[in-house]
Amino acid sequence: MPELPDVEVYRRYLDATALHQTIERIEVKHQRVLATTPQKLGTNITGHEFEATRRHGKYLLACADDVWLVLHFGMTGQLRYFESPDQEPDHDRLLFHFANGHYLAYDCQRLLGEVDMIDEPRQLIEAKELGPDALSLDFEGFQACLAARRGAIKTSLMNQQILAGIGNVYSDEILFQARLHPKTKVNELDPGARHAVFEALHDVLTTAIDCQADPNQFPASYIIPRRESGAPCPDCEGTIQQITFSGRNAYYCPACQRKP
DNA sequence: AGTACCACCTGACGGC
DNA sequence: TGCCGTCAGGTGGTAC
Repeated sequence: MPELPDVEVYRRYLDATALHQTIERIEVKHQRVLATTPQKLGTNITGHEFEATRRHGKYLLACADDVWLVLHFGMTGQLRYFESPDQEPDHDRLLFHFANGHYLAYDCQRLLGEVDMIDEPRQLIEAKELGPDALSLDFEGFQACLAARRGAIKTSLMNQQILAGIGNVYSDEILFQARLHPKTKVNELDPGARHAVFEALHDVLTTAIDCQADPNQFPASYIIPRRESGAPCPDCEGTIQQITFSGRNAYYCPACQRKP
């Protein structure tokens, strides 16, 4: 589930593989993921090259001369750079052909991702009304984001309009590391707890990026590899529990993360 | 402002 | 063997 760390790993992957190569052709394999038209993509990007990338929350941006390609990965999106056609991934929806004969695929099994083209990165932030990128915040900025909030902390962390980049999976990890119950009300967090959430947010996101967003490489103290009802808690004798709210699953340890 | 619930979408998985 | 219901969780919409 591509959240901030996954998308940052994709960004570095694109930087390491596909920068500064002339794009000869863009093959649209599935129209549904395109928020723009194949014609506009072709006109503005064919013949150019990706020069630089950025990321805001779960969005990856790639600059090609005068335009920015915007990639969102939905639940199942990923990037694949490959050298010969037989390495083409199963669900590529957009395929960039480079002049050197290599390819970059935007692969998205469930078609919930979206690719768009804009003139300036700020257009993305305005259009989607995104909050600041979660990793760009200092503690003051983080506090400002939470200032007017009264609902459950997990809901606020996952709200892209408040701060961008955190989804269901990483919000569970942040709250586990901060030892806070997911339903704790934001307005009931004391300054110490706010600090704990901020520290956990920063630690978890940077650690996950360092681990290539691969749960197999995460520290043993992490709950993400155990997001399963009845799994052992990494920190106590308790077991992980699942609760549903607003239609999604939250996993937590009832012993470590007490009820508010 | 918050919360609940639905839809989009595909493939994996369990039950029969 | 194969059909069916359920689930995964990002975003966005509606209703209360």
